[in-house]
Amino acid sequence: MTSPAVSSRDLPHPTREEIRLEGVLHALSDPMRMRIVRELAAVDDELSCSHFDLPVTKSTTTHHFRVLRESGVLQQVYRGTAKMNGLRKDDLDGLFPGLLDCLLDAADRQAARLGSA
Amino acid sequence: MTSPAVSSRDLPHPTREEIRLEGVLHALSDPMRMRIVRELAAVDDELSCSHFDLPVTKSTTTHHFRVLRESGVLQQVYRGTAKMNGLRKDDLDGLFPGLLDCLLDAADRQAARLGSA
DNA sequence: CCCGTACTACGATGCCTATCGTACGAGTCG
DNA sequence: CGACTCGTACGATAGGCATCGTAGTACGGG
Repeated sequence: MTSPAVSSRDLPHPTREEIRLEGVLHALSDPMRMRIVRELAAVDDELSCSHFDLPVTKSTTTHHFRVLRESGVLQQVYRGTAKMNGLRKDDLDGLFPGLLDCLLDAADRQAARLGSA
Repeated sequence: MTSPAVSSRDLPHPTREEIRLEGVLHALSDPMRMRIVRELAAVDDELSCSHFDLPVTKSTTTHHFRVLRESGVLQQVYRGTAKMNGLRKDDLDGLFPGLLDCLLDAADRQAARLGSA
């Protein structure tokens, strides 16, 4: 009933040094993935994949989460049957100070500008 | 002998309102295009396409400049036979304050980190 | 032990794109 | 005009990628 243990299923992550700016930008240049990242930043906590209600199939969702993990934007860990996702804020801030906040602010502004329909 | 006149050949640009964050991020997620933008930011002036010595053919160079223009990152204008390129810093800053500087800083840091070979 | 839930793996598909080569248009200079 | 430079247009090619569907694996609960 308490938090399920972390499973041993391995999920390859890039080390901080392996994270590349172009990879991060490419990952965030997809609206679906930016949406995931914004939601994670908003709650400032880990969220399971199934928490997100995206207008695509689960296959596609899995794909997007993998791109985010492999680019170094997210960390993922299995906890029971759920796969929890967290922003790698410390690593990104360490490599590119201020960039993540700047990108999130830019996304917020665009959402406010366009979403006021 | 003075600066040649601006030609009438038209080059379609997005208006400021049409610029999309995902388009900008996609444009800058290509190392060749990021390199162009960094060089333009460094000199803080317009540069002709031929000024850049990129390790690709002229066809490909044209393609990259078009992507940058159509995403709203660059403004381009013909002056004589040369096509001059300038960063749309005001428009980008207006839409996404601080983002451009943040991205350039991130690119500088990565270049310093990786290029110290 | 069986079932349901959560997520994955794999293959297919159609589109996008980075790259090239060649042929062409626009402009400048002699 | 003629030659040269700068950049474009177009077609081809190869690889990437967002999406889907189906079948399958891992885990937890009854």
